Amino acid sequence: MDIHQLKVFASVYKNRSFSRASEALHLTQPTISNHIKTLEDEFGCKLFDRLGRSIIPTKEAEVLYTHALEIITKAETINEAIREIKKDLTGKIMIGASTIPGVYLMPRMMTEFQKKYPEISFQIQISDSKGILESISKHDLLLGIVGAKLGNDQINYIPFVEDQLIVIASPSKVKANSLPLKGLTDYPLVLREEGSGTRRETEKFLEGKGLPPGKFQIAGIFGSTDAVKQAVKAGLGISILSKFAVADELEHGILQEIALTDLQMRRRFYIVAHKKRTLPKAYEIFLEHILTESNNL
Amino acid sequence: MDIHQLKVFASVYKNRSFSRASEALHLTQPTISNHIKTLEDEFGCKLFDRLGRSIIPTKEAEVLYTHALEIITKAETINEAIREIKKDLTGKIMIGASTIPGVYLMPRMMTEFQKKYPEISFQIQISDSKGILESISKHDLLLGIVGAKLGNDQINYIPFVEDQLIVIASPSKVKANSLPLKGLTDYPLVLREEGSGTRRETEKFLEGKGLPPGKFQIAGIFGSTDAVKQAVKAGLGISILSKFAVADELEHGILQEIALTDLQMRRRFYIVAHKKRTLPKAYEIFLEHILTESNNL
DNA sequence: TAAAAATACTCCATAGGTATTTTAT
DNA sequence: ATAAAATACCTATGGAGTATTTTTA
Repeated sequence: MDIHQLKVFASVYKNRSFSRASEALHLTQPTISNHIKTLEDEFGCKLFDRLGRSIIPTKEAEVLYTHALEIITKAETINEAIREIKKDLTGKIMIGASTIPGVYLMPRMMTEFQKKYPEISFQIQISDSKGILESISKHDLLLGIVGAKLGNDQINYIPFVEDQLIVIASPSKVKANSLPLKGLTDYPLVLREEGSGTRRETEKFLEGKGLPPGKFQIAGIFGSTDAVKQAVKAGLGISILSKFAVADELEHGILQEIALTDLQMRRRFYIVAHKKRTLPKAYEIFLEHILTESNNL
Repeated sequence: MDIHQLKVFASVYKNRSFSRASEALHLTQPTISNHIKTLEDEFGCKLFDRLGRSIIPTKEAEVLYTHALEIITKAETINEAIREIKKDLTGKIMIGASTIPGVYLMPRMMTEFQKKYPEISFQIQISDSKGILESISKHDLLLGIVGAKLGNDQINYIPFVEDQLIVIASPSKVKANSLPLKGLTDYPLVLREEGSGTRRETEKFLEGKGLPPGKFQIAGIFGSTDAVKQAVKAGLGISILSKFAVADELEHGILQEIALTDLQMRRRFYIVAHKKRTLPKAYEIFLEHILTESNNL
């Protein structure tokens, strides 16, 4: 018994005729005869009494008919349901992100998106790049944003926005708004703790110029970007932070950028996903959304 | 999409593995791969992300799974339902019967049967043989009992009980309990009206012996068998009736049989059904029942 | 005689298989 | 190195067709 045979049966039942069913289904009459015979053999009972010129369904056929209709409609429901889910724009999007994109980029990009697709909710998991990539490898996560390419040929790295680490200071404490790298050593430095991505990136750039943080006077070490910002505002010293983290403060003149004349500390964020995983539609359009948003940045 | 493919899909989904599904279904792994591919092509979406050694169902697969389960169980329900109806012993049995079997035979045979199958009810349509055969030809009726073979090669005539037309009289009026046919003319005769099956049968027998009813003194004509019986009991005259119609009266000595020494008026009843119609189970066992009952008569 | 289903056959798609390759663990 | 899925290829069943026969209205 398969669905097609049930459709043939149902048509014969409704039409009270093999040949009319064959026309309705665009099949030939012998084909119909065959299918009915197959069903009769399978169920071990006659379904129609053939009276030469007309047919009459048996009691078994009456029972089968009601059930057959249910299966047929249910089968059609499946196609509908698949079509629905393929364009489904509801549910929760889980994204793993390292601090800067998670705290300073995502919220901005989400607001616009949520206006367009209010039925999609978000959960941003802040974690370091390594952890995010592991989660994706283990399929605990479908999408992530990281600040470092850590290999793994199963991961798709999609170039995202470019970040810049910039030197910031309190406007009241530092008058210069552009200096060579060496000039920074005149000021006490406020830093994130070791293990922070920003700290590691910063050190990498400074060491590349032969100026590890040890050469600076360390005024304080804080466990969060916000704490560092507060310390700089209070005049404890200068610091080096992502421009995304201080965009608001720069705009309002609460903090001031000291442009380096001899160093650009740029890095790129990547959207990461497992190469072999299929993204639900909601993820796909969000991915599209943030990629176009990032171009308008 | 057919049911078998959905079963394959469901097994893969549950087992989270093509090869384990192949074992569970006693198929080979490439066969499973093929079916999944077919479904994926049909729905236009991936159902499982292949990660080399393991697989993960997509969102589409999750949706499909719940629907697939419903179809699979419904398909099994069909087989169950057909099995049920094939041995279904409920509902109403409609039988067309001519007067004698309908009034004097059926009630007796039904009581025993109803004890065994209390969920089967009856409706007996009393009608003449011609009408019953027409109803069966038109498929308004599945089963009948008639007292005459009226041809029609689409009708199955199953020999049923043999009836005997016997001469009856009031014991107080007639002393002889056996007479030659001629001896009957000494007594006034009570008859059914023309058109009655019993009347027609009786005339046929008497005319065969060169003794049409006209040779008798007609004491009365009544429109029912019971009226004739009452008339005979009252001593109005003798009559000729089916032995089934007077069985009780003979047993209790209310009426008396006058055996004819030179004529046996026998006829056979037939159970009739359309050759091409399938009888529901309830009809079948009732048919069986009355055929064995008739042997114990 | 005509309309409907059954029968006999042919053809081709596909479900199933075996053998092998690819891929990730 | 191994387990799992994909791929390539073969076979046979059965779905669909055409042509014809049977049957009853």
